[in-house]
Amino acid sequence: MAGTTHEHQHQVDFAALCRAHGIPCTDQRRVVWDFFAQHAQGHTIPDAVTALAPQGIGRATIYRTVELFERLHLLTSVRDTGEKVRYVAVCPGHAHTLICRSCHQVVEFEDCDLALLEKLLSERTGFAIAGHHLEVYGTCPQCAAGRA
Amino acid sequence: MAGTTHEHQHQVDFAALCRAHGIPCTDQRRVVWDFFAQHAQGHTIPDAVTALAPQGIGRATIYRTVELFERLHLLTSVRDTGEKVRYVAVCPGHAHTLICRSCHQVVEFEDCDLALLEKLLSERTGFAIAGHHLEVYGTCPQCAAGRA
DNA sequence: CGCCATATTGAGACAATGTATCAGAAAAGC
DNA sequence: GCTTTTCTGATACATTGTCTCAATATGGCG
Ligand SMILES: [Mn+2]
Ligand SMILES: [Mn+2]
Ligand SMILES: [Zn+2]
Ligand SMILES: [Zn+2]
Repeated sequence: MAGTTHEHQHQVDFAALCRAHGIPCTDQRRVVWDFFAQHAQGHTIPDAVTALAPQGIGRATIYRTVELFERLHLLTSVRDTGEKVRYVAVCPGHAHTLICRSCHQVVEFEDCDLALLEKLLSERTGFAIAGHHLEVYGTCPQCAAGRA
Repeated sequence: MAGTTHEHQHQVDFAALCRAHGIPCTDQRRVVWDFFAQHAQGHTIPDAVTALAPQGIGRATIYRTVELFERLHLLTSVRDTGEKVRYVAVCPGHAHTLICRSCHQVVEFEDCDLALLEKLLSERTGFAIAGHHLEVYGTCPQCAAGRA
């Protein structure tokens, strides 16, 4: 991006991320990363096009970048019945969300009992487990009671 | 379908399936069902269009029917990294994945112990839980030992 | 710094996929 | 059979996804 010389906090972090994965650090990739990483429940690619194309990020670039991030496991795709494919940032450690399929409210929750499962998996496969991503879907009480 | 009066074995089974789910049993639905149920790894919708449209099944019907089957949990959608969404006949349990961050190999595993967690969540939040998505990340033994 | 080799980008044309509408056909239930 | 309700396919349209290539930015190196 021509003429950008300012150093922001985010750029520093993202540059390190790129270095760690051996890919060139471009402003477009940072913008795409910020867009998807910002919201825990993720976005669809068309969402990103709608939001970022007006900022001058090309459509092809968005598709290419998401594909790249997915290949590097920086983003992961999630799809539930009746939904479109969303891409959410893979963060090391735990991430748990409870999502209402009707009103789309997101409830975060802390405790999960996957430590045992991870231990079992580790023993069986020899993997060193680093983290996991869990989304639980359902219908919230308001939506179940009221309309919709 | 005009002029079809023959009774085939499959029609009988599928008719029962439809009756059990309270939907009208049409020849188009049977064809779509056979197409997806036939192969364990499933198909994409465009696959089905390519295969079934020449047989006179309309494109809209295929989309509508897959959507219906998914809603009735006769088909379920699957999507792995870099793949398109495929629809497979609902048979057994969940498809949880264990992914190596280094070599990207994917190990599927069957058992997860989320029923208890879901029950707890349901009690605490009032949500009616419908499903979940779980990915576990780590490093496989080969990658931990050898290079990469 | 500036230069160069290389990789990335955006525009635009194009292809594929997905959606809405509606008149005609078929299924279900007498 | 006959009626009511639902489903279906054609068509037109909208959205999403892919490809190519000249212009540009990046990273590495004097
Ligand atoms: Mn956890
Ligand atoms: Mn499960
Ligand atoms: Zn809700
Ligand atoms: Zn590995």
